[in-house]
Amino acid sequence: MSTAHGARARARIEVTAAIKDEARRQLAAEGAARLSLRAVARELGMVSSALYRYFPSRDDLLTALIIDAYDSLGERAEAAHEPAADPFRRWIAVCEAVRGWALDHPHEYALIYGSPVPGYTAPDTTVPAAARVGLLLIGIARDAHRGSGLAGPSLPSELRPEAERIAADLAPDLPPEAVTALVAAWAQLYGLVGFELFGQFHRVVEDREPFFRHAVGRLARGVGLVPGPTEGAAPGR
Amino acid sequence: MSTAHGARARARIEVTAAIKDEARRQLAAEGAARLSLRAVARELGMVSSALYRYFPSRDDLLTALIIDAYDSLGERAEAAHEPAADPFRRWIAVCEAVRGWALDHPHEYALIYGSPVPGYTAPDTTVPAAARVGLLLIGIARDAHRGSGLAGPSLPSELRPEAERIAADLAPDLPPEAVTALVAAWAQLYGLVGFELFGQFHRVVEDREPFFRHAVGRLARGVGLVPGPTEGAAPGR
DNA sequence: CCAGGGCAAGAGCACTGCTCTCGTTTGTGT
DNA sequence: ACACAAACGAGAGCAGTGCTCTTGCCCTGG
Repeated sequence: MSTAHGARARARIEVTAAIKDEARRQLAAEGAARLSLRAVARELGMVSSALYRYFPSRDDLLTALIIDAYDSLGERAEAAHEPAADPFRRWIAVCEAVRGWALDHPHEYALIYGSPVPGYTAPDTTVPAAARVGLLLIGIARDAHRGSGLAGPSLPSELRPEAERIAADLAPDLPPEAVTALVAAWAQLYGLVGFELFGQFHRVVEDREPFFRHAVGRLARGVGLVPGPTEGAAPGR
Repeated sequence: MSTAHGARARARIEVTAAIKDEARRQLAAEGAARLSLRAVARELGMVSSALYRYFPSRDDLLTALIIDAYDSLGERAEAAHEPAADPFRRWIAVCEAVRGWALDHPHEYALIYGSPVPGYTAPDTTVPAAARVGLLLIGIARDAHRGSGLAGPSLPSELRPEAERIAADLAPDLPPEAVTALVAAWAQLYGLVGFELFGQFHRVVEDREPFFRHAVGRLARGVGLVPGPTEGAAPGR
């Protein structure tokens, strides 16, 4: 039939979604470590054991939330992408999207970029979702390289083989200098976001948005991206 | 007596240290979230309630471990300092000390720089210990500034007031450009360390030591530090 | 239509952090 | 030297946790 084994399957999907929603709510309120299966079930008016029909363990629930979080972040970053704009501006936009998402979902950010939950190792299922932002940044660098080229800093000889390996893996069409700088910038971006989010900037950096914008702009320059003619501190030509 | 009110006090100190040691052992084995007061007590051959005579709550135990971790990191960084060397080399040394400590104590690193334990907010007691590495980096920048000066990147006008405020707070004798770059580099350093430690570099960066050295070298340049005459592959500009 | 499988419920196990009470030990002021 | 108070370890107990197992209900596919 059209609803072949549909009624049941649909109910299952709906309950699964309801569980994840409630879990996310508790995540935002309490944090990952205090996420309680029983509390989720209680709030949903079911008994805790019934929940195990949908998620075989607490860790599986966490995995689902992690993938959703990566995807949510990836979507937000991709939405801010604007492939028409110049690469420098796109880089800033993506970085700001990452920061904005992190500020909006601090506990989910902590879930994916904070300390790993002990005893829990993320399955490979999470990899594609986790890679989205990185791929976006690589794409921006690639466009810039196709355009005006990418001026990477010279590499010390001890790093050259590894840089070439990384570049071959990630973006064979880009110079190893740029890919290395890109990977470093990628990590450093999350250093900036994490410090703001986890309170390390408390009483140090107060007006954080311009600080962040400036910092990721310098990150972009480190990769070889240069601000467009209408941008940057230099007066318009 | 010579041991005035000593016997008891000394026993207290010893038991407190034993508790922290065992807690640290469990931290390394299981992670902060799985740190169990009962398990610590069990391993020490005492009953769980007795442990509350030494730490009024699990959070207080965590706080003690956090302060110890900050101090341990700070000591290691300070030990690597070598005030005689030139600032660029000292910067690299401190950064590598931070990374080395993090690799040696991943769970303690996660405790202080990873996602905050939910429901737990670090008391102000932790601040001085937490500031040690930052102060070290500021000191290096100061020495460099006293020497050959610090060439900071120009700041956008939107950031200037905040940059001046930060500089006035942290290092009034340094140019705001340099202090801003320093704070950003400080955060970015922990982005690099965290990504390596938390597995984000898995199958991306393999030969991590030269990668890290190169990245923190570029961080140093961003602050205005330049490699000494015997250092750096790039011809100084 | 009715057997079989998905489902919720409940009891139960081994944990957790934390509190309270109970004697005992220990240090100190008089 | 002695009594008093503070500090201490042990144990029971409370409320909560993740997870398992068994029991039945009810919906659905053949």
